[in-house]
Amino acid sequence: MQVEINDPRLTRPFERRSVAAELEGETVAAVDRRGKYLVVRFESGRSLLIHLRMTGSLLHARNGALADDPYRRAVVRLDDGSDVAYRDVRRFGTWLLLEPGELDDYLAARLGSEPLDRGFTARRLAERLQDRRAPIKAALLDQRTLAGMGNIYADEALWLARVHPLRPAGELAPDEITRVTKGVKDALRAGVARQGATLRDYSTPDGRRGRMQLEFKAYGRAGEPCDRCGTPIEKTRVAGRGTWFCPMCQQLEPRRYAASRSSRRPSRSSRQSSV
DNA sequence: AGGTGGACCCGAACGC
DNA sequence: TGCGTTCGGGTCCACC
Repeated sequence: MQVEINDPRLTRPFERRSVAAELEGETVAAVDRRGKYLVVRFESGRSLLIHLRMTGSLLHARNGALADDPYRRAVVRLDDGSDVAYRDVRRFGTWLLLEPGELDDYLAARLGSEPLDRGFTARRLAERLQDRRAPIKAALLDQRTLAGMGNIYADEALWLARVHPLRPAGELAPDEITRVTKGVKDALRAGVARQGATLRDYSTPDGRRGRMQLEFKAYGRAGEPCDRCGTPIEKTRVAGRGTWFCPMCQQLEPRRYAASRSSRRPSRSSRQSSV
């Protein structure tokens, strides 16, 4: 293969020309995914880690069939005569070339388990959330908790689970963790089944819009009635991100009167947290 | 040391 | 109409 990289941001801090030269002559052995990373494995043992961020996309076309595109940042010319174009309007996406043996450590340092794998269980999630004081939504967005949750599906998962996004992650009761586990899986499966959500830029590789945005229960629905109870969805901010939830179904203090268990930490009322 | 918020980028949507 | 401002998405990094 032969590679042309036009955006210096794409390979930063490495020089685009030297990365392109390094890729020259490589042969693709497999294409894979881990979390939000695409993994292109080469026969040499090296791998190219591609992160599309929000507006990145790959387009495969026969040689010379690519239409002009001001947002094309790179082109890979494959030996079979086809081209792969990398497009990214906002230039947030990244290409990182890793040497043989570097991939596993790089990913392991950043990513938790795959939520749709059998290994992702309530028990596994409970381990990851133990002792964490961050809001559950922040913990879900942390890719080390589990791989692949973004802002939209975190809101959807928590709505499905009926858990308030600001609940301290380490204080979730076992049944809540079970529901969050299921909510994560169901939200992601729904998104995959509908080929993602097209809010603005995203399209499938064949140029079609995703349909998940038509199914949102919480995300972006401030003021609209909750599909479960009719209470208007509210918007707030958690971990710096827009966050939508049902104030009735997702309560901050779910067992205010129940008590009995969960007595470990004394309530510190002195700390004022404005919501 | 874990958690938080700003920086990065740029088109769309908004306010005046 | 035309301008300026705000927003958002994921990750890294500085700071508390």
